[in-house]
Amino acid sequence: MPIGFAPEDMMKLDGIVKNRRRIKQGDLLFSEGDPFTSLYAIRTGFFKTSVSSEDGREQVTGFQMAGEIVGLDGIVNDRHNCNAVALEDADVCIMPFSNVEELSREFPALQRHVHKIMSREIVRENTVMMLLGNMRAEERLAAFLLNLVQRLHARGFSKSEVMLRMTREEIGSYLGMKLETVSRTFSKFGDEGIIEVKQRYVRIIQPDALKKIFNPQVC
Amino acid sequence: MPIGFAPEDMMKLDGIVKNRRRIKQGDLLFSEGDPFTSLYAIRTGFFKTSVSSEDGREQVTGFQMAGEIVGLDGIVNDRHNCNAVALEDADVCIMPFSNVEELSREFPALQRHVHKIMSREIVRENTVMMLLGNMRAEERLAAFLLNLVQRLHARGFSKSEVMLRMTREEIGSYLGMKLETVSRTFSKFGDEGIIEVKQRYVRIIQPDALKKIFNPQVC
DNA sequence: CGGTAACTTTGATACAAATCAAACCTTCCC
DNA sequence: GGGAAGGTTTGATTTGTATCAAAGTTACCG
Repeated sequence: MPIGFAPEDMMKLDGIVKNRRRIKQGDLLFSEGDPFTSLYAIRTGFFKTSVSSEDGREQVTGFQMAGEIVGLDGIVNDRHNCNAVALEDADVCIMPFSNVEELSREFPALQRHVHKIMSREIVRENTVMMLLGNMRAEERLAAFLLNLVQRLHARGFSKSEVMLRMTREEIGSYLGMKLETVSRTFSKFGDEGIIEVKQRYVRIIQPDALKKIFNPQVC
Repeated sequence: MPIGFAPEDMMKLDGIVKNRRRIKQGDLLFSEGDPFTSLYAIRTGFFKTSVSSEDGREQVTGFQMAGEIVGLDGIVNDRHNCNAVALEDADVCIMPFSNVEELSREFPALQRHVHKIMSREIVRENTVMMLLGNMRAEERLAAFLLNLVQRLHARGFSKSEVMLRMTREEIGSYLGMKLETVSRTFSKFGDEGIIEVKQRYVRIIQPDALKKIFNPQVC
């Protein structure tokens, strides 16, 4: 995970991972109220995290892919505060948090890495708050698509084609809109020739048009 | 800040604070793009944090009071990612992050404390996402008021009376609604006898009614 | 392989909150 | 003390998205 360590240090850092776990599509990695013991580094697969209100409404709080960490929400209360569900068969490294803390004390670079991961999550959530609080449906979906392909591209996938792993309802929950509105907005982008949509398949034809929708000022 | 340390350890922990800084009402503690060097522990006063989109829209991401930490957003990119503005004259402890990291390696209890603070912020933002994504205006404002008085009460203030430090517009920005809607919702709660509102002064008359609005299922 | 369940799309209508507008209140300062 | 600025309240109207409804598509499973 972190880079820039000497080979002998890498050996020790291996101790951070206890073992691995396979999660089948649709299964929970952890859920709200579970005792917190470990962080999970996603090796392969795709997850959603969500919280639910007492009266049963679900809010998707994020979508995570290979190389990302889930479980940070559990640290504060020693219990997980959200649900993590695999949206496709997945493989995670289990990193007992006590190991993480112990090795962090020994390796400043690891310590810094852990802090950055947590800070990055805080900043990401700030961005989502901006989306939810200030943006309209089209802007939210444009931002969502751009973010998704950017992350996939960083992992070697196409920057113009995506096979979505989540339903319209899950996208809507994340973006604070109903599934019908998500579908309509996809269709609208399609009619305008900005993207091509066929169910879960999305191809971005005019990335600049999406950027312009997301950010009316610039472009 | 943290508790449960031996007196001799407390001496060393004092080293975490470099010095203090007074911020006048309306002034910035830091703003987006500033180099990140330190976390700030609020001793007295009241802050808002906000991010802004490229086209100038502001999203308030939180309100912070005595005992809370601001600046965590800066760790990931070594630059602050949000603005922190004092909503009343304030006094903060400057904690250079390098000191925090150094002492964290020495004191596992401090290390754990720092991790919990960051995790708590992640969990708080999850809750705000639920508010923004799933709740209606009345539910958002009820949740906001309950959260505010609960935090004030934990600091020894009344759990039924608040003198708001922020404008209707700032509340609205935080809750994803317009200032007129905030005002109308306050008035509605007032008409229903749930609260008494006189400009910035708010008295909660029926806390259970607020809880019921926030959470229709229970109560 | 056929049937059913899950998901998606599209249309018609309803509604909560935004917008536009104007009056009112409070504070501060010349 | 008068006036201006910033903030709040309230009213009338508009609008974006939700809701309700139904048909279409795909995937799954016996």
